[in-house]
Amino acid sequence: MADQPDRIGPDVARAPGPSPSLNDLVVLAVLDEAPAHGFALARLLGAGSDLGRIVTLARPQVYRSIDRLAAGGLIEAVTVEPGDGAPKRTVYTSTDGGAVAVAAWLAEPVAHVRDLRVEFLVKLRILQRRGSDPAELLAAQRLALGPTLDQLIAAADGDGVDVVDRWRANNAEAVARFLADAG
Amino acid sequence: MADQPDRIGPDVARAPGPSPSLNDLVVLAVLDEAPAHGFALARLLGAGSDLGRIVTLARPQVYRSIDRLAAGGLIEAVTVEPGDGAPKRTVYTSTDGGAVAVAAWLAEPVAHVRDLRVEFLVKLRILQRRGSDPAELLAAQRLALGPTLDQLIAAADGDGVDVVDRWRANNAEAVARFLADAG
DNA sequence: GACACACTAGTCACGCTGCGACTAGCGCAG
DNA sequence: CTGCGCTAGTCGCAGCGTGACTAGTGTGTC
Repeated sequence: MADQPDRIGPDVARAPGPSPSLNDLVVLAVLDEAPAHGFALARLLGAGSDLGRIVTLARPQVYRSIDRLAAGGLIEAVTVEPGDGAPKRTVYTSTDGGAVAVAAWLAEPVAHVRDLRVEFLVKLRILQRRGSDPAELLAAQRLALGPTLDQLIAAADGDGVDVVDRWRANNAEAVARFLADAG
Repeated sequence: MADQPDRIGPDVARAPGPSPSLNDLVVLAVLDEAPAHGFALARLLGAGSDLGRIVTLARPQVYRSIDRLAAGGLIEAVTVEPGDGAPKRTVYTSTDGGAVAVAAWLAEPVAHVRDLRVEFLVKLRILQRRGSDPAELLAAQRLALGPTLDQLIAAADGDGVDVVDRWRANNAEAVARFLADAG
């Protein structure tokens, strides 16, 4: 028993961590477009801007995401230029690992209907910002959730259907139409 | 100066607090149906049950909601029966103030489209659990969000509409249909 | 020239949420 | 009588959202 790795093993130390949250991924994806500093990101993800219409991150969240991403090696500080008319301004950029993570994330469809509203839309928007074709993601998403949507729609047939099922069916129809029409 | 209340004043102690969160209101509403203890509430609001299909609260959340509600005077402990085959089991019930708060909450439509999915549905479900007629709430909700929904739908006319606007319009149509058909 | 104001940049503190893990009492099967 | 599983409730951690705070750097006004 002594020669067996007692617990988990030694190579867990460089584990990728508990997979970044949506907030982190959005920040990472935007940083992957171009290097930027926290305040600029916060402006871009604030209530007013095009990404902010889908997910909004307040300033403290942005800086915390930056800290986590930097700790995970997905981004790194580039310059700490004292810049003209600006106090500190630490600029970050995505590392190779970060770029890979973003590409993988953008290619993957979301797993649940409830994730379409924010996560899927934000992927579409980011692809659009990069000038990438969303066709593949859309196809993958249709494939991933098509059966689920059909089921939800079918569950609302007949009389005396539960309010929740009725709601979900209506919603599923709207989503299915969106996925069919988009692209 | 000694006879003056130094700080905020004596009548702030029973202030209503910063208005309960959705979690708290759901717990309060269920407690207002019948006295219960935390574990039973957690079972009722867990992943499997009818309310759990709309909002799910894990056990720690339930107990924290209970603490807040009790601190705010909206519920109170009734019995600490050592019960048969059960360790402690503190039973809570809603106070008069709690009942008033629940009634007010259930009567009021939600303010944003994004609140329909969870908050509005949960109100409908709770009304249903009580055997109350949802007609008034539905009417109020149509009145509150009808114009917004019309706007969202109208924003998707024409060509080259933004993905987000397209999504919202689809969604708004589904919601409008739900509100029209329900009840 | 002095002073208030606004903008950029980043940080702190507080409370809520979600999740996994923990204690502890009791009944029951082997 | 040991271990398993259920009931009941608690703890701790990390993430999220908000509001408020410091601290530089202009800019307009008297």
